[in-house]
Amino acid sequence: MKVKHYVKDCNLDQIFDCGQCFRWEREEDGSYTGIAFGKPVNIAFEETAPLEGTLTIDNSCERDFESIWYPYLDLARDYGEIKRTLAERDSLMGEVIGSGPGIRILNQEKWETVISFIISQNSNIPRIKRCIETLARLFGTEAGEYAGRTFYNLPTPAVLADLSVQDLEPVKLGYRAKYLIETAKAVASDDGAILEKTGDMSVEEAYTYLTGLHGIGPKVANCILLFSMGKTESFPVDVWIRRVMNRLYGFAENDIAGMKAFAAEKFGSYGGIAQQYLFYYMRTRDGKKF
DNA sequence: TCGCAGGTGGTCG
DNA sequence: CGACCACCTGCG
Repeated sequence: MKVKHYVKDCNLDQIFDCGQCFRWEREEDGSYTGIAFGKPVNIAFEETAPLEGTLTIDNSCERDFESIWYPYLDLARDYGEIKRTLAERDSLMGEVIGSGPGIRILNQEKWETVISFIISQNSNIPRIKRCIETLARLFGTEAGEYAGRTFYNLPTPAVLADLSVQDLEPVKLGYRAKYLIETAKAVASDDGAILEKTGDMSVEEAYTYLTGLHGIGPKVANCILLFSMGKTESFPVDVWIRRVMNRLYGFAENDIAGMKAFAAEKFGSYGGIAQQYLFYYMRTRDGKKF
């Protein structure tokens, strides 16, 4: 069954291929197939005007659309207004946004985001995707079939907590395996209760909890806050952001504190959204596409 | 071959 | 507290 919804400020490639998520694959027709919240679906976008058109979610229903896909795709947020505000506040942002005007910040599952960004450190997108799929296939539960493919959920904190580094060897996580296991133990110790509550905490409180977990430092914590906890002000500084902040604003590449202060001052509560535009701008410079 | 890829933890001054 | 540096794995 298909569900349709009209949206603005939308581009599927920019949303699913900008490094915020790792479980979606592009089909030949430009749609994306993947899984979130245990539901395998295909998401297509028929553009009827620039950045506007109809989203079609296949293998879903109205009920799931409202409870899962509407919030997941951040459809309540007016990105047009945000883009105008950012461009007003900074003279360079207009051009930066122009490289990825259809980006939307997904509201992903917390535990999946924790796993994904622990794995992401010092790695690259193809490998991150491979690790996550292998982890789900070997240690997760079956979520269902779609288009002849079987989809798997990621293992729960409890399941991962009982695994050894040796068990995880086939996933090829490298030194990140022990981070994952340690963090799973901590999260499973209260059955994920604190992790689930982080969305209601202040950013500072949630950040403190996250960075207290093994393998989660400032960058990964900020990604989790932005991509799964609705903290749009958090501004993850990775190597690409360091490069773009150096090139556009003249920051020294190691001046992370300066960059964060600049973002807080300039972009305020939209810092994380500005970060995605900046990231996409830098990664698509010079004709390169990831 | 060897450095580097969406960093972090550990150590040292 | 800031500046190193090792660390799994895979790819050019």
